[in-house]
Amino acid sequence: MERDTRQRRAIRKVLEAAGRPLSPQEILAGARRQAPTLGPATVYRTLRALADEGWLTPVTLPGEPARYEPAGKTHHHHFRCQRCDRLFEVEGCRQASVAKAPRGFVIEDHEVVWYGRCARCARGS
Amino acid sequence: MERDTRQRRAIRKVLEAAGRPLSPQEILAGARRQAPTLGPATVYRTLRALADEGWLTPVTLPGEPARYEPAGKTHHHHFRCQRCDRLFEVEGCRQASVAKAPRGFVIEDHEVVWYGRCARCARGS
DNA sequence: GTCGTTGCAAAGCGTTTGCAGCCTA
DNA sequence: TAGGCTGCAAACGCTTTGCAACGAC
Repeated sequence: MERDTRQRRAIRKVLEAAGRPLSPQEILAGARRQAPTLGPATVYRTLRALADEGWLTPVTLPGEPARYEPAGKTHHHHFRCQRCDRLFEVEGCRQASVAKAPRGFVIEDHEVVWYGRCARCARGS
Repeated sequence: MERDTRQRRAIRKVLEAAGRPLSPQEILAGARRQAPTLGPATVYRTLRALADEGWLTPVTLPGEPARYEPAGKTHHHHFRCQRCDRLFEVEGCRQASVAKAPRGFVIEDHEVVWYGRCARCARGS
């Protein structure tokens, strides 16, 4: 990430404005408004570079392609509404200390995803 | 899943014998010992059929292709070794009751994945 | 002017589908 | 024998890579 190009400015701007994790395709569509010739290859390369330098955090859900959100948030996990498919952040984390791995296993990290109905959809049905 | 063919017997047998979730490729490799002409397409079709009828549970980890294990096990989660990439089962679950979703959200399910070193790889380094 | 960056196109990779032939029931 | 099942190959969607042209510094 040595040079500051129009494409990279556009990609960063889209991510900053979103307020939720975006897929590469959403990023491509959004950034093309400011860099019309932008192609998928540049998006993927830029996302990898931004993630490598820590500016960006990949958010991967089981069975779904990765999304990305600006880094710097506190430790949190995600809640996915099964009805509207939106992704929410869940503050804090209470399972780090209660891990129970088999004997001899060393735990270095963990990932938690909650599934259910968000407040809006839970009211609906 | 109306007919009982050599290919399907082989696939079921491999899954039952594994004791851990297997990827389609692991299943293909294992089942070929009993059905040498077996191809990927049949594996995928059979896995989908077995999952649809409830005999099989798909295990999807963030950012990775799905694995499969026989259904009917008690509630458990998974541990993924970052060195040998194998997936293990972790007995029990201590987070179901400590979920802390935003107000109004209804939790219906959850997924937890632990990352680290398995006993064998932890010894290695 | 250098050389990091871009964009097209092509290649990967895992998975799905079309279709003719096979084999279980 | 009927029709579900198989296996090859081709198609698929997403992501990565090769390479020549471009443009930030």
